Amino acid sequence: MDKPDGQDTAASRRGPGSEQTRVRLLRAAAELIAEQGWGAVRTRAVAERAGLPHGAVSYHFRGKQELLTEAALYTVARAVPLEGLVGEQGTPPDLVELIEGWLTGAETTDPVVTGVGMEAMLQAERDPVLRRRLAELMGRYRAAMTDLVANSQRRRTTMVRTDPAGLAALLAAIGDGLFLHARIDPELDTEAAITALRDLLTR
Amino acid sequence: MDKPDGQDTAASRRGPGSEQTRVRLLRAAAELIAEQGWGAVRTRAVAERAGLPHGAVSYHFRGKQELLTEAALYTVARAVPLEGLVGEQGTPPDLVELIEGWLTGAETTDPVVTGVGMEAMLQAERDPVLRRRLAELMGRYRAAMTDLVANSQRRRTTMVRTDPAGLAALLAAIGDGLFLHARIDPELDTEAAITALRDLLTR
Amino acid sequence: MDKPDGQDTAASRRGPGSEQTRVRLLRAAAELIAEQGWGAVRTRAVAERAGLPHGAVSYHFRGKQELLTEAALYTVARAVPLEGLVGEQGTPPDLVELIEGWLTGAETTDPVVTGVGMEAMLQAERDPVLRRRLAELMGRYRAAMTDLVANSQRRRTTMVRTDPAGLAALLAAIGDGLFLHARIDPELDTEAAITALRDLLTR
Amino acid sequence: MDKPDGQDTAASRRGPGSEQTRVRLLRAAAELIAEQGWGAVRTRAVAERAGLPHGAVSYHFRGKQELLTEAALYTVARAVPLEGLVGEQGTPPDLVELIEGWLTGAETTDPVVTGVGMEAMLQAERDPVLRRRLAELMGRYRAAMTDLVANSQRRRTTMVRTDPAGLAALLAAIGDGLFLHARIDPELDTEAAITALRDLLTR
DNA sequence: TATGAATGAGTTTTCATTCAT
DNA sequence: GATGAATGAAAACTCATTCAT
Repeated sequence: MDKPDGQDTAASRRGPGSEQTRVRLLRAAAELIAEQGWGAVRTRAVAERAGLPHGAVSYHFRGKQELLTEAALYTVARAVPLEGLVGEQGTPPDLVELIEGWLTGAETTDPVVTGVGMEAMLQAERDPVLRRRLAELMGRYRAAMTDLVANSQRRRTTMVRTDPAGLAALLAAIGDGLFLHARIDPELDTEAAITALRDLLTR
Repeated sequence: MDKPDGQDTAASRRGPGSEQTRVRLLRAAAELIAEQGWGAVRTRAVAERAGLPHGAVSYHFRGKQELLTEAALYTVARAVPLEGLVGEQGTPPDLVELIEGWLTGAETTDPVVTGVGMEAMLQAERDPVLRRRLAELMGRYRAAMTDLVANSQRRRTTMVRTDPAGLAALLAAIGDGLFLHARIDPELDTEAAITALRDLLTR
Repeated sequence: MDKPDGQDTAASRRGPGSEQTRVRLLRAAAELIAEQGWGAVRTRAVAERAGLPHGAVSYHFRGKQELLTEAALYTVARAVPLEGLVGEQGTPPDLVELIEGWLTGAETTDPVVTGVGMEAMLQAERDPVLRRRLAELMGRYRAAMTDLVANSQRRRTTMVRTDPAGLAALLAAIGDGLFLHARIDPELDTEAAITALRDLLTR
Repeated sequence: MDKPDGQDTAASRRGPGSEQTRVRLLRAAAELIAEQGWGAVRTRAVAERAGLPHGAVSYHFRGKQELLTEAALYTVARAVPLEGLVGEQGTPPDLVELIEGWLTGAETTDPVVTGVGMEAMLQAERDPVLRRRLAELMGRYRAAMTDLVANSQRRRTTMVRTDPAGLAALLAAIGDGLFLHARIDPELDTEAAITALRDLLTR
């Protein structure tokens, strides 16, 4: 909603008919998923949050389920740093720094993104479409992470000698696990956990 | 929950008033939370699953929220291995083995337990009572884990030198993160991730 | 609603929980089917007509379709004079008189009964359950009529010599056809048509 | 409806504005009335069935009611054999043969025609315009039939001596009654009923 | 004490109609 | 002229809670 969209005005001038309206609904839905929980989202509230009439929801989506699924995937897909991880191959990024950056970055710690992500992962159990698309996203993410780990192992002798895929899976899991726990227990010292992770990885 | 279970037979004869009935509702509710998601549980379905009349729900609980919260805490509390971790201090348990046992144990991988646990953690954001009690449980669990880590560091030189509390938080998070990811992506090789964790911890 | 139900008070004292409530809904629904047409009946209007809260409808019936189907069958079944046709075998009823009585009787010309009957027959095309039950009712009715025709042919030589089943089908169809046409065209002289039928049958 | 169809090609090129388009909507609507029932027809479905944009409906008709009424009258009017009945006065058609032909003819047994006819007759109760126009159609039809009966009586001595108007009303009713019953009960032997009718009429 | 019928607020969904383009 | 996106009123249905028995 407040993403850098300078040329929004042009699109919004075209009226709510365009893709714009759809995206506004997706964003509103994502916010509410994060705030209220998947099962507590009301289509009426989504429309209100988006500043649109109620009928817009059923006009743009086949139903509540499609709205929520699309909203979740839209949100998660934009936040998964697929390219960032393997991006600048020239100077091989330091694995530890990259992970730290990821665990503390603005995008990944955005409560909407993490909230929607968690909710979607739970919901995926009951929604085959969501599950497949989330699994695909997650698989691509783990693959990128695996490449990164393998790279680090090849170039830097300091890296732990272990199966890259296994370590990638572990690292990916750590992120979500930490977010999950930090949500509940404010006493949890995320920094200390990250420090411990660095210690494990570097020595 | 902590009533003496000795005269269960006498109490259960008395019908829905007995503690037995309450527990049956809690278990049925937990199953449904795991299966359908927190927000999709219907009180009528809980009563049916428990084989009890619908009225029993409102007779035993003030409302749906109380039923779900109690059910979640009842389930999670029984599964958190508070004692097991620090249990037999005589022969110091190997940290790695213990964690592996925890990650693969029947109790912790029970889909009802993990499902309810995840759902409860998300729900805790909106339910102060649930949050407080979950945070307390989690805190005690991390404390036990911290003790264990400290112990291991003191006795065994092979252990990584890092802040015990941070490492404990990390290890606790890994469990939930892995469960979360494994639920969605069947291709995720949990074994490989655990192996990687062992490699990190032992070397 | 105004059928002879003297002992209604006893049943109504038992509160709306009993069968009474269900029947009130069925009767209200039948009235509305006849008045507004099958597809225009609103569950809310049924509840209002029955003097019951809206929730009563979904409490007693699985949905609108079940309510309407049950209402139609309840109404039609009570009006089909199955026994009356072959009833008093002692004095063989005169076929012509019987049919005339049927075509002009209070029960068969009740606008609710005829209206619901027509609507149900059209709706039956799209509702297999309704169709089967209506067909069964109609079959039994034609069978009774066939018996009657056969009887008349055996005892009274004045009767037309033709296949009893075919004549029965024809006579049954005449009733509904006449009602259908009379509904629309007030100029249609039903009496004259009945007279013509009598002439056909007796000579 | 009665525009000269000669320059159809020119008109149809002009798109939805042409008479052609209107007729396509009427036919699509009639099909849907027969298939789904009067009250279940959706304007969007009519447009789809006609292969036209949704806006075409409101462009050509004031609203749904007008569309349905026009469609019903368009369909019924084309099928009522007004001229056929009295057509070739030279060789007086045999009443029995004519009725048999009508009861089994392709036009009159077309499911769309019969379906729309029945639906319209029921709907006429609530739609004065429809009622008036249907009644008029029906009256003209009965008049033609009355003429035919009178003719037959005058020329052929075999004809039953009864009021021509009454018999005409009866015969008209028989058709719709038989169609109505045959729709529901596949066991109904329409042929036998027609045979019985012939027996009644000829002897 | 224990039950389940009853209630009605709240939710999703449908869809005819409007109207800007 | 023609279109189809937009709207919102109205519908069916769900379901937690209440309460008489």
